[in-house]
Amino acid sequence: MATKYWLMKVEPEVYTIDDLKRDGKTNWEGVRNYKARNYMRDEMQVGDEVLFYASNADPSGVTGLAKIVRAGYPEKDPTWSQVDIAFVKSFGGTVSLETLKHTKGLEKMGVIRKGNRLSIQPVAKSEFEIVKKLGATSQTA
DNA sequence: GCCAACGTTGGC
DNA sequence: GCCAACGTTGGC
Repeated sequence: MATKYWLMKVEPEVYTIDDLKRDGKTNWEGVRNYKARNYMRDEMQVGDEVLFYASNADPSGVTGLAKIVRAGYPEKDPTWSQVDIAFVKSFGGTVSLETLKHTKGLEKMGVIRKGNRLSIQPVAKSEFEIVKKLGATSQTA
């Protein structure tokens, strides 16, 4: 199956890319939204790549990359699903929401649409590549 | 099955 | 802390 690309949001008070770097990997649980649950349960596959997004941050934006290392499996409450993700890379900075909004090729990204609260969103391959490149740049900046 | 009320998210 | 957006709940 072709690799898919995702964006996963979390508030820095809860978890950061540095926490993931320290832990190596983590189980992504506690998502209480049906759409997001369905993505995890039905569509995420091992090897899929993830943009790690810090919400309610200063500034909010993508702070690094992760990948799926375990596909969807039930939480203790089997209504809900979780996946395991592993650390890939920290940008060492943030590709801010502001930057995303002004970058060509990202106009359709769900995350930049005002009011989009979905904590897990599919990302197009082209969008993923663009953000990855921006992240590599921000590292040296 | 509609829809108003309510709660939560998240940018600012 | 404010408030707009939007998902969820519950009365009918």
